[in-house]
Amino acid sequence: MLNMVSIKRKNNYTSRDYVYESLKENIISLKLKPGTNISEKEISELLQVSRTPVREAFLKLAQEELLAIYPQRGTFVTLIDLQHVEETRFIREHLERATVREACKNFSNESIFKLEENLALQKICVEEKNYTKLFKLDEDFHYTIVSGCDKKLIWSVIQQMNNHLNRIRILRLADNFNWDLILSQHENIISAIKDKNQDLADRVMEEHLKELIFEQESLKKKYENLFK
Amino acid sequence: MLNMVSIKRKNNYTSRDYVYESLKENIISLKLKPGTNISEKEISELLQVSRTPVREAFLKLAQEELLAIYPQRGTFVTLIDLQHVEETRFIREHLERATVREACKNFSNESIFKLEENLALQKICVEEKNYTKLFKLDEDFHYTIVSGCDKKLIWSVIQQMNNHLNRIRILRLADNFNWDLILSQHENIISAIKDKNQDLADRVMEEHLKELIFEQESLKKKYENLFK
DNA sequence: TCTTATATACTACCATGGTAGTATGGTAAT
DNA sequence: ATTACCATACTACCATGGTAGTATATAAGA
Repeated sequence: MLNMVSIKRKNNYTSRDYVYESLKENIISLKLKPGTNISEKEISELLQVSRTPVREAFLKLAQEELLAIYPQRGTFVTLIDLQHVEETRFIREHLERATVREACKNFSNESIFKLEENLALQKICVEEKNYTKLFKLDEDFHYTIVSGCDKKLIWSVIQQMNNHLNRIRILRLADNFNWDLILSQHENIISAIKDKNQDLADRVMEEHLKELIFEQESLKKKYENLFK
Repeated sequence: MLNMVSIKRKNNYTSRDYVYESLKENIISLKLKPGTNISEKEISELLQVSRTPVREAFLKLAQEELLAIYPQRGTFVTLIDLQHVEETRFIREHLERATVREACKNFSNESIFKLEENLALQKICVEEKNYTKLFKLDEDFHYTIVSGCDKKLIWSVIQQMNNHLNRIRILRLADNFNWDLILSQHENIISAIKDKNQDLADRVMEEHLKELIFEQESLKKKYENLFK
């Protein structure tokens, strides 16, 4: 029996989107454990839709490497691949460093204001120890920089890959993060953008995204069966 | 009536793959012009498969932004979006610059040999003016660098986006490229890797991938109806 | 006990019919 | 001539039954 949590189906969702979002949510939150065997039929009965939209959602998730489909054999939640995770981080680092350089050249006051507003909220969340909201604000912070440079494609690339990286973030407890350090980095990024100091912005962003390098081996030892 | 060229169906292809490859080939080569309206039924009859695999191929191509699906209205080959093309180039530039730096740190002799072998073939192709093969070799050259650094994910990101960029390359005649310059850049990249000179490799790669900036406005004026 | 054969219960893949929603062309009213 | 309406012909979306291929458990044979 699958340990799945069902999400609310929004009105404007197609069946396909509903299945996709449900599965993604459960996979990333590790409620569906890496290695789990699922089938079209099983999910279609669970979510009360036909097999066609389930199949289509499977294909999309397979492209994001959250599922592996073996024809005539079965479909499995992929194991976490540390090589893959590090490559994701590498890509994120270099795309965001290049983007923040662009931001130093040309960034609207409106966007800068959004960043400062966001940072203020982050400080409140740290005091309140509201780590879930902090995660969300952190995402928004980075999104504001990328979208402020009109780099929509970069964000969609990052988003698609992040699904994979986020499974590891879940394994670490929220309080394992050094949020004070992260916030001061955010602060430095803002001031570098305001000063149009490309080299500094690049360096801070580099350091900042290096924080995503986890104590991989210890995690792997602790949760051995979840890893490739 | 659609101006589609049918490709050979390989034995191990599923129907879905067959439809996907056929459509991709025709879209990138511009035999299916941007803006063309196609339907599940039409393609399924043309390629002699049912509507299900056609639909699944549509979804994949929609994710790559080669098709746009409007429910209950129709499916269309996307117009070429110059903003999107430039962003693709931007991503490629920064990922490959970061990768070639890695190559300078740690690259096998075997991979270096592959690069030199490839370059030798490129020179032959220039003499023979075999531009189709040259395109292919150019792809291989870059792939050798990326895969030599074990960056499989980076290559799949580049490949997926390149589909879009390549539609523009088709619009330019092959002999518009300054192949002599491109080959000398390849040569410089190899020697920089051999010398483990990261900064030089980075700089040459930057210059090299800036070559993909096209005379966009003139192209847009010439083929106005293909662009967004 | 171990190997081999076979029945059975799965799987994802594909074909096809029905459904709701959208575009379009013709007709009637103004 | 213009507008409003409606029938018709599309569309992609979804449901469902059938197919070939795979894994597994049981039984027959060595």
